Amino acid sequence: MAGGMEMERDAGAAAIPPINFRSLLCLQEAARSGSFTDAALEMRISQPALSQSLAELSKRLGAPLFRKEGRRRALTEGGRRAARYADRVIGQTADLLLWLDRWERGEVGLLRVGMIDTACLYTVPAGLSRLREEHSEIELNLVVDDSASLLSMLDEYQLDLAFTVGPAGEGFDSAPIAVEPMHIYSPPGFPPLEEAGAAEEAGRAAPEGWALFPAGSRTRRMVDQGLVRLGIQPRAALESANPTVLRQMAALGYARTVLPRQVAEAGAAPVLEEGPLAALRPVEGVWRSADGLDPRARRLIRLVQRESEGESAPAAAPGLKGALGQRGRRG
Amino acid sequence: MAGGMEMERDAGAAAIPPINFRSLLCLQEAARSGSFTDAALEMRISQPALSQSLAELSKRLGAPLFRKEGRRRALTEGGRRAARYADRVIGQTADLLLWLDRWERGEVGLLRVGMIDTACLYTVPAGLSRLREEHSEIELNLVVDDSASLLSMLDEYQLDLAFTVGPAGEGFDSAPIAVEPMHIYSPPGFPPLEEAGAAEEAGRAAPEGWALFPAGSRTRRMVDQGLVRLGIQPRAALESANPTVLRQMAALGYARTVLPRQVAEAGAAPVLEEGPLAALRPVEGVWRSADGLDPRARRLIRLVQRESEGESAPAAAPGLKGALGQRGRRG
DNA sequence: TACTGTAGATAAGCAATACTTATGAATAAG
DNA sequence: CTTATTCATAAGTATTGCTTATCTACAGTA
Repeated sequence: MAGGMEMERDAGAAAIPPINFRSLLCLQEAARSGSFTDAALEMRISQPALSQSLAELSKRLGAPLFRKEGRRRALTEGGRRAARYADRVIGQTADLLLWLDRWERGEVGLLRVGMIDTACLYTVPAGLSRLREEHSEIELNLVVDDSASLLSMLDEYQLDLAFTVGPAGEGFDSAPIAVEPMHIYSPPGFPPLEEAGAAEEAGRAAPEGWALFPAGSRTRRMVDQGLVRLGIQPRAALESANPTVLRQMAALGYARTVLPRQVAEAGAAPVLEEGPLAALRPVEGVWRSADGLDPRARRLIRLVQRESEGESAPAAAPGLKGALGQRGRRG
Repeated sequence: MAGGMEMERDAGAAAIPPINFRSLLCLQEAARSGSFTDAALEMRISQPALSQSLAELSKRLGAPLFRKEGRRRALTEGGRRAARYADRVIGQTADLLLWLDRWERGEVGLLRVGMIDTACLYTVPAGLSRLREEHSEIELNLVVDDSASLLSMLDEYQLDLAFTVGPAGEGFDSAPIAVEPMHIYSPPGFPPLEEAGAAEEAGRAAPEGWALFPAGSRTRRMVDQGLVRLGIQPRAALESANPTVLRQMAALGYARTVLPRQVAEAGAAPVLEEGPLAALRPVEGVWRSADGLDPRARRLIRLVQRESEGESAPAAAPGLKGALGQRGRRG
């Protein structure tokens, strides 16, 4: 026993003795080559080292592994069995090491990704496709929800990466993905915006409502601030987290709305009239600062950034916390 | 590096790091209980020991196995994979240890047995049956040949045990199995033995030949000496290693023979006339001194001895080398 | 805010392990 | 009979693994 060793210790149990993998390699090599000397040479250790290692292994397994045969040693039946066992274990270990290496490189493993609607619809899918093409062994779990929910899932270790509206805040790191210009969109027949604003200022009931993201959401706050800057106090006639729903409502003439341009222009015909810019919504790839960026997540972020190059200009976006530094941290 | 270490050493390869099984047990237990402290308690080691063991394992595997989650540590995906691996390896190790233990006890494993004809026909089969009944997991390989061949096979590690005519000689240990009284057997109509001997002494051609074991065989030497003591110089009319053949020849009236009584009296009707005792043939269970008695072989010897109790009297047999001492050596 | 308890990490020290070189014993070969 | 080969043993040292004592970080609580 080591040290002062004042811990109590039971007599029975123990069961599995402390076996070192080196001794299994020794056994494997000795069984293969049929000679301790050759095996030691092969393993780049001295012959006594191998000899002792095998003696120790034999003692710990509680059975003779070799018998004398002339001046050589031959495997006993137990030794053959132990050697087969060693082969298996060493093979499994090699497999594990290989997998862990590829896991560390981000070539295999599970990646749980959360996305806001527009990210799922427009920003991320091209990158996701590329990831699946290039690394089919990465298992993907996708979740679509609003930024706040995604961030809390991230925080609770239910996600490895989230594409949300930035900035992410304390405890998270992020990389810029896209900046979505959000414009006011009006149904074709609607009165000009100036009049609408003027009507409200004059105390009259606003002639039309707005279809907006839900109160409390990051995007809604952003949009509200933008509209205020434009002198508009919007009345929410309809709220939805689904931008496609907002577009549809506007297209049907029920309300004005504020949408990312990608959403407004998607689909067959653009039936909405684009008004002034209300906000620049930054979309970021976000992860927990504490754990660093998962290698698979890093891969996905790179691919998403590459695929969305030119469509928007992340570098020109304001309000991004020094994410470039994060991007280069390990790559 | 240890010691003076003047051996050259290559940079590459290495591949599999020195992993200790204790660390795998630590991982398994930590994964199971979800707490380092509890796992250490369970394993009867101190918490720092377990903590360091896991840190070391992680370093050697080259991947983080745990991540901080609050003040606890949670498995990473790599950690889960490594834990599954640990489960497998530990399971296989437990299996091996169990098997080796049963192997040492002689409950499982391969037993290669050589026998002379009469042993196979009369002395051993009852014991073999018992062995198969009581220990069906012992795999049996049987060889029937003459004593000399069996002993050389034993010497060449092709057999673990041989039932041969004793004494076994240098390099072998043995246990007494049976003493076979070998009598002269004559076909019914044959002239009395005295006359036959007298005829030869008188220079006349012996009226009949003998069916005998092959020249050079242990049994033949024994028989020849016995016959000489009886004043008989036998002419070998037929030689065979198969005692059943010898009996058949005698029964057909071609020749006298010398057989173990068991052989002569086997079969439906005893057609041969039993003459005087020519030899007492000791049958022994033989093994290599160098390796000691295989536990499976020990079992078989015991069963064979028990099954043949009363049929003959091994203790009364002459010419046995102190085999009783051997029998009690490990049991 | 501070106090308290808990989970795990770190530090220092000792024992067991694993390796080294040197040498010995047994066996095979010339 | 001498020599070479193969493995075992001996003595010494570096590494590993464990101990106790202590520290840091976090969570619950007053």
